[in-house]
Amino acid sequence: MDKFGRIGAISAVSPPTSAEARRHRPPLGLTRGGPLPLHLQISEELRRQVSAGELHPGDLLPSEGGLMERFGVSRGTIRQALAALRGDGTIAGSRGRPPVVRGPRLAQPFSELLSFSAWISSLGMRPTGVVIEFARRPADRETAEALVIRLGAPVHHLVRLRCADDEPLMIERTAFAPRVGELVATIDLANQSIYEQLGRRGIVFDSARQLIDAVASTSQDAKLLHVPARTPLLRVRRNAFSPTGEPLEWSEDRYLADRIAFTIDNTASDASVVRRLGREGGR
Amino acid sequence: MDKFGRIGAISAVSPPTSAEARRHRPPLGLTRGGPLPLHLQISEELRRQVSAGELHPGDLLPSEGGLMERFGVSRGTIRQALAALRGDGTIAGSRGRPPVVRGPRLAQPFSELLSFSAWISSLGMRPTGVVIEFARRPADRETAEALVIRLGAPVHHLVRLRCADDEPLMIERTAFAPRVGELVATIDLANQSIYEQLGRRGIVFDSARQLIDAVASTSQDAKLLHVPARTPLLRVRRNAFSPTGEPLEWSEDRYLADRIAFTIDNTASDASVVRRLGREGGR
DNA sequence: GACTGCCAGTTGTATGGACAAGTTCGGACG
DNA sequence: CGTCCGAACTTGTCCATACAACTGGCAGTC
Repeated sequence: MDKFGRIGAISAVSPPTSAEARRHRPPLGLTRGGPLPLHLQISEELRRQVSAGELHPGDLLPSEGGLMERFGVSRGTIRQALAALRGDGTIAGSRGRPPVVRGPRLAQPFSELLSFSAWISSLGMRPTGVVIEFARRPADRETAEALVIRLGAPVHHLVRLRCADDEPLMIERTAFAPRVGELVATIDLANQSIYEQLGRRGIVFDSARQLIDAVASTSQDAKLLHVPARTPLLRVRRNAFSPTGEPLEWSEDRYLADRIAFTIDNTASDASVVRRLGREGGR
Repeated sequence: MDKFGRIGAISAVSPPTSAEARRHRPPLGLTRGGPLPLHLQISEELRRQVSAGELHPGDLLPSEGGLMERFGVSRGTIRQALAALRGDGTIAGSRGRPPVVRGPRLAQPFSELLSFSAWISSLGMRPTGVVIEFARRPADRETAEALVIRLGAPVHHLVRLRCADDEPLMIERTAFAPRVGELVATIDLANQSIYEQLGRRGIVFDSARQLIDAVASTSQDAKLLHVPARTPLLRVRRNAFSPTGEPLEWSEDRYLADRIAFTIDNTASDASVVRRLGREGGR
């Protein structure tokens, strides 16, 4: 496109540069021009080495120069790969010092953080759900605010007891935005993932804001979860949005705190990785 | 504002290249060569515009070319700034289309997520702390594992009741790594931030892993927090590390769940923003 | 009118060069 | 022996360029 004359450069000699050599000899299993960009291939390879224990926490990564040689790419590409690892906290480092390995980060994909079914399945257990109630009721203040509708407007409410391998894990009380509620009413709620079904019907969940605190179980909670009343439960109130920012659902989940926890990994460089965690121990 | 020669125009005149022009006339309030890198100044400016409502969610950002002209920097620098905004979910976009504004993200700085004092101060309240106990005790299994020391090794333990404006908010039970514990013993623990003090002595907290669940208050908890026994509390177990991955502390905090909550903002594109939240309501 | 194909604009990827700023380490010097 | 200084190395920042891949709109065609 726009071609300025070479500015500072003197040498029009252009010797057989390293770039030339690179084109002929793709080093170390990288595929050039393939579907995966080079910087992704490199960051994946390094991430793999960390997960596989070939690189231990505290180890020093080779310098950028070293990685350039090893992978046969330019410094910019190496830095792009390292930036990705820095972004999710796999490595850390500062100016003048090679990057240090921090350790593997087990991030939970967004879909698993949103969908109980996907999460439980990924743990190798069988997710089930019992519909306690599904009805249209006028929105209370909290619901109306969350879904940005007027107070008292009819809203589809769903209460489900969610289990893993038939053992109760949490209670889910969800209010759907009108457009979504219409669709939910047509879905078999028994045990399949609502989000999966909605996705096939064009409802895309893109982001969510979750509020975590603790409450004591009510008598209904206690009965459903098979615990004494006033047992401490982990409460997660979730507001989920479409890609355009339209509110799609407002949900209050109550987890058995002795079975479930959340982890947050964060670093000074600002990346946070959140996971929902199950415990094998049980109660 | 910045007047470069029309680029498509024929002008092979060359000499006053854009680079040359840039050096003489820094456009739009950017300070070159200052302490803040250009890409940071740009991302901060754009972030500000989003927060201030000058750019609304759904708006399209100017193209990279447009931003280059507007800020008078090269494309690489613009892309570095945009990558930062993409990283925390402020903007999104894909190939071939200008970035779209997603909305402001109120991230809590890492220091505020770690330090009770810094957090409470940022809320405009006065943080205080009452030392309940400070002693060296042999490490139990959980502590030894978290700090990577052998079971039974002597460890400095600290129990504090933390208050905001003299109202109890949480109980903090911390075990320090040996090297850190020695230093903590020399600090006045009454009300200043331990982290600030340790920072001045060369102990840098760089990352943390936090585990969130809920427990019922013990009788000691209840007495200190002025609540009935078996009140549900939000429990956060925190393992904090130095930049080199060395464990520095292991802490179990118990928050009054009706005063404190955590929020998690996350998006399908994987960025998570975690905040600790205070509520004005109170109990 | 609907479809196709092309083209300009835009972002993603990759390279290369230059300088600034920080770390590390060893040797000279007191 | 300890301290200071500087050279070598390493990362951070910034620039310019080139090409590939994708989007959106316009013109031409059926």
